[in-house]
Amino acid sequence: MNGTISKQALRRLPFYLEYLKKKQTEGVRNISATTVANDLKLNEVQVRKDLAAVSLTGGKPKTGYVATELIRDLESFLGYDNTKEAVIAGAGKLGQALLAYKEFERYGLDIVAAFDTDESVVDGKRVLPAEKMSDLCSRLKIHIGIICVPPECAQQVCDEMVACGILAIWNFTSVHLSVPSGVLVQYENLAASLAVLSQNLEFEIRDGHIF
Amino acid sequence: MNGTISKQALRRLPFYLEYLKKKQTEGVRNISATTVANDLKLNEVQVRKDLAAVSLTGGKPKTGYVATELIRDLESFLGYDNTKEAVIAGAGKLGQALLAYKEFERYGLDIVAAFDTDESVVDGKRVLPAEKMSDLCSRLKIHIGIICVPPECAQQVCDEMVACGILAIWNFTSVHLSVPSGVLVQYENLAASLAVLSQNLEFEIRDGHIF
DNA sequence: GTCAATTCGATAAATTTTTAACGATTTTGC
DNA sequence: GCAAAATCGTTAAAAATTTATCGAATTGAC
Repeated sequence: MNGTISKQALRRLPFYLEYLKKKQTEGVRNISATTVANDLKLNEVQVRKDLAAVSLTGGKPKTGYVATELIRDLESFLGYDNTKEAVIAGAGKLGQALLAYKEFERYGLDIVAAFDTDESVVDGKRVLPAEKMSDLCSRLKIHIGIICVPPECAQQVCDEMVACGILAIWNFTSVHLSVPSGVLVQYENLAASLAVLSQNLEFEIRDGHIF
Repeated sequence: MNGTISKQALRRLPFYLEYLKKKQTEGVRNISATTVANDLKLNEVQVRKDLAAVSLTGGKPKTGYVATELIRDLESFLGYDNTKEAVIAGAGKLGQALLAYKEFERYGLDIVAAFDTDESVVDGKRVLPAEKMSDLCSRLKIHIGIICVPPECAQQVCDEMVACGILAIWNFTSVHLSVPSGVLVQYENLAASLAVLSQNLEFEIRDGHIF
């Protein structure tokens, strides 16, 4: 257990966790970094380092890690055992999908409310009028805001969030957001992912693995 | 114009594009890498290199790039002008959101159909029964598959896609997919993004920029 | 018990990505 | 025209990330 971890490594942790849980349901008790690496098609040393960074007990030569312990350590490191509250701005299709996304619960994220111009109900959760966002965030001391509004309003909504105490913003729009220092913006950019995907695809097709 | 570009840089391109288009609507004709970097809070050299890698004409000292040309080059490089067809497996909330996501059109992605156990209609697009996926993908020579099914079925759906000629898979589930070499999997992992977000948030709170 | 096989953890090398430094080029103002 | 300011593109350095190497520790077979 190291405490610090690279950003890239951090992104891999949820993968390990998912994998380990699956293995556990299959009855696996011990698991080595080697096995994880082979199954997930990752470099062995990379996996070993990643796991070493989060595991409290470490692994044992020849046997590897105890699955239950490693899962616990991963969940703890990722903060899945310590629920954080968030709000969503924008209850269009994407906002609704996130609002209804059951997995967030497992990841320690509780979406307490969504806001939009039109009130409605999604999956049993109420969508409140946008004007109420500031008040609710301040009162409940919400620190995470998720932005799913149309690009034109993104910056304005962002400013509102910052004003009422939000410290981290998960931005699902494609626009850049200006925030004061001390506020985090994490971009979830479908266009960027798609770009990587199609570029690689083209590469594969052209450079001849296929055809 | 270089042709090759790093994966990280590729992910930044859609950002530049979005930004440039916004600037253009504001009447900007020429724009420098310096300005882009300042506005997007990126390193100047990085932006300059990224743009140099895609721009055919290059920029001119003192004036920078011609906005229209740079936009065109970015779109061309990203393949937005050359539409690729894709199918979606799984028309739950997320699948529906993607199916209805208008922006994909601008990114050169055309989702021609979605498949699920229950037939339905989403946003004017038909959701077809899952059994028809293989046939349709083969006939239309679809190369991109988007997976939004529950994690338990992900691998099975993936295998089906591979079997009918899909070469690139955009995986919105949290499970690892095994594919033969020559098939690409791009993971879109909300859990991973969330992990990065909350880790950074915790960091900020603890290490005292805030409180 | 000893030996071979496996895995860990650490240190070192290689690669990739980001950032800095600098000369060359073009515009603007005089 | 000429000097100053701004920007480009290139080359070099720094930082981050990935991959390789190696000795030590543990298990299981003989």
